[in-house]
Amino acid sequence: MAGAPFDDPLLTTMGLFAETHAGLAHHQERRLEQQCGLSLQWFEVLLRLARSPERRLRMSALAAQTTLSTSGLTRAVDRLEAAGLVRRETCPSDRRGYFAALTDAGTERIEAAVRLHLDELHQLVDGVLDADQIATFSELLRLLRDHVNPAAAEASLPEATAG
Amino acid sequence: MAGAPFDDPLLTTMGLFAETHAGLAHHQERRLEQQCGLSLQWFEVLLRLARSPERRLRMSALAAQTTLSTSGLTRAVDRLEAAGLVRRETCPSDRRGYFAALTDAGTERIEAAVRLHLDELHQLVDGVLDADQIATFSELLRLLRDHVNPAAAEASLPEATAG
DNA sequence: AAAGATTGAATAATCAATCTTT
DNA sequence: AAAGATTGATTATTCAATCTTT
Repeated sequence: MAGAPFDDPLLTTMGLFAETHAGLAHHQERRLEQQCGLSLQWFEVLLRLARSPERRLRMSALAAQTTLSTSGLTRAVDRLEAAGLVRRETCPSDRRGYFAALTDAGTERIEAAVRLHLDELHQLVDGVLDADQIATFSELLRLLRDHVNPAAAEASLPEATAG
Repeated sequence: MAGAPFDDPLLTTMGLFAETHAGLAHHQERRLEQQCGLSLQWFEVLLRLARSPERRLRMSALAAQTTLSTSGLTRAVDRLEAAGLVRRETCPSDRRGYFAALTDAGTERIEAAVRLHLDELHQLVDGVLDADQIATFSELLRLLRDHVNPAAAEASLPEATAG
């Protein structure tokens, strides 16, 4: 084992990052599925739409803001449309493009889900990190995010949460 | 939009967390694939084995330390075995169980991959966070990880990186 | 009967190719 | 010809059921 830097602190940090993400995602997924009938995938897509102007977004923009490829998003929106939570709308200014738009049912569903999700999240985090630590964590994440995921960084600029 | 707490800071923080993870994973995946012919999945499995006593681990333990289910791990190890990087070994004390053990080829492969991976990681992170920030980030991650992924926390206890 | 691991069936993700519009 | 979006083919993941060992 001599020679391989398996104990580099940065490697450990990234391992922690992956484990934390996995644990958090699992936790959230279970709760969302049980209490709201939403997968984490659907939750993320619906939340993006809910936070967008007119509650709609171009397919490509939505794909860029999620972990899905454009084809993956096409399929996801197919399913969301079949479930009545999202509707495709044509784009008048560019007939190549489509908007994915939240329906009223989709709006209700995501708002209820966000409330439950936030309750869970606060129960989970508030006992572990205090407000200062959360703020610090958020700052560090933003620095990293801006570097490794500039597409997401740009997408969040016009939003109220960018400050 | 009045009523739904879409701008709760904790929600924003978790969004940042997901975006950072996605960006980092994408980045690492591309590089590992191109330079080492390893998927992130394989990299994680091989790294776990490399850091384990005798470079082997029970199937169920390995599954618990990755994002895979036990059946998912079975399939992954099938592929790793076909590629000659991992070998299954019977467990003398419990014939129900199997070890997944790193082969010599697997050991060489993961050591080379870790070196390249770390170079990339340092290039990526060192310009963004300083040593203190990385340490802080690591501490906060560990607090969260211990809470949301206790299985991973326990698994890391006997290792040198736990301090 | 419970635990470790594997297998079959169903679902979903991606890449490359395709179609329409610009 | 390039961009937005979709579709087909391939691959991989999970849940539930199964098999072996304890």
